[in-house]
Amino acid sequence: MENKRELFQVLTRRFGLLNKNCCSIGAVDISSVQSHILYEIDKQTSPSMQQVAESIAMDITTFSRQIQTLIKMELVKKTPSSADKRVYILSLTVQGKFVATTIDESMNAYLEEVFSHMNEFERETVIRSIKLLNQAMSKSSVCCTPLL
Amino acid sequence: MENKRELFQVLTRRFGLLNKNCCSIGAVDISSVQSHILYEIDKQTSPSMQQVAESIAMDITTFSRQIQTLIKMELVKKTPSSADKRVYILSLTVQGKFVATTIDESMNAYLEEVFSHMNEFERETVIRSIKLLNQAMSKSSVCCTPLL
DNA sequence: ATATATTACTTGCAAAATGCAATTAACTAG
DNA sequence: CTAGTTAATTGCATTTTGCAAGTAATATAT
Repeated sequence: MENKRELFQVLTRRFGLLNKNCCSIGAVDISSVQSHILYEIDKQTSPSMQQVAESIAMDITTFSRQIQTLIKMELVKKTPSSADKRVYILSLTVQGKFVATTIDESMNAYLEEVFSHMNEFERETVIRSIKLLNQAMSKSSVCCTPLL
Repeated sequence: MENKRELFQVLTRRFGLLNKNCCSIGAVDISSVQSHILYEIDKQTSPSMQQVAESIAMDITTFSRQIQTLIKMELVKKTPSSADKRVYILSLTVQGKFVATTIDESMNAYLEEVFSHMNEFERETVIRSIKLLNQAMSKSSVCCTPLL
């Protein structure tokens, strides 16, 4: 029986580091958190502030301020919802979309490079395993219930 | 070809969240970063400040201050090295060891719970996959070179 | 319909975390 | 012995964080 935590600790630390490193696109300097926010806005369809904040398990007040920053950077747009005047719909600006896409591409490029150190069989096994893990985690009751 | 980044994004976010949640042991309140520090000190043998800071890819000045905090909390001890008087050897106090062990146990308990949603074959496949991934990442040239 | 409670989001702090530049002390090399 | 490194600390100044409190809009109850 190996120490599972050790395996995960190393894996996630590496991935977190990657997230940190690859977030400077030209003149635009993006923090790791901001990259996560851009990612989620891009992924969801017309999300409200709450929705995005919740999906990355971030305090709403901190989130609100991060959004203000991203708006100043002209990466994010906040549109008042017509259905409910309390809520704001978040979306990426053209530049924001560009930044998000660029980050996504370099992340995937990195991952491709990582996977290039494996053979085809290993590649498929690993991908399937990560999916399995994600499924198992979402079934779990212990943690992460507010997440995703 | 699926989006690999998506899979990893979800996985690591969940794991990061877990790290955040499970870091309050009784009266002691530990931040996620501090938990990483305790983990590394526990894992390495008589490490210096530099060594630990580097292994978690943390700025040495921030690290220095975190260590000061952890010493005030009586979780970490700093012993001057006899070989080189510039360096300090880090170690856990009894209480620090206890906290580190408790965190480790609850992380592993959580992971056991996650793995309980799989059958034996899946479990082994997933574990092997994570190992493969870690190996591949350490071989990679793109990122994470300072790490581990 | 109108008073009450909820909800979505924003601000006011005050604490914590971060990182660059500069400093101190100790070691190493010429 | 002097000059150059290295390990670690401190001085800022900025950024991030999160609780408490506030505002405005919607939902619920009487």
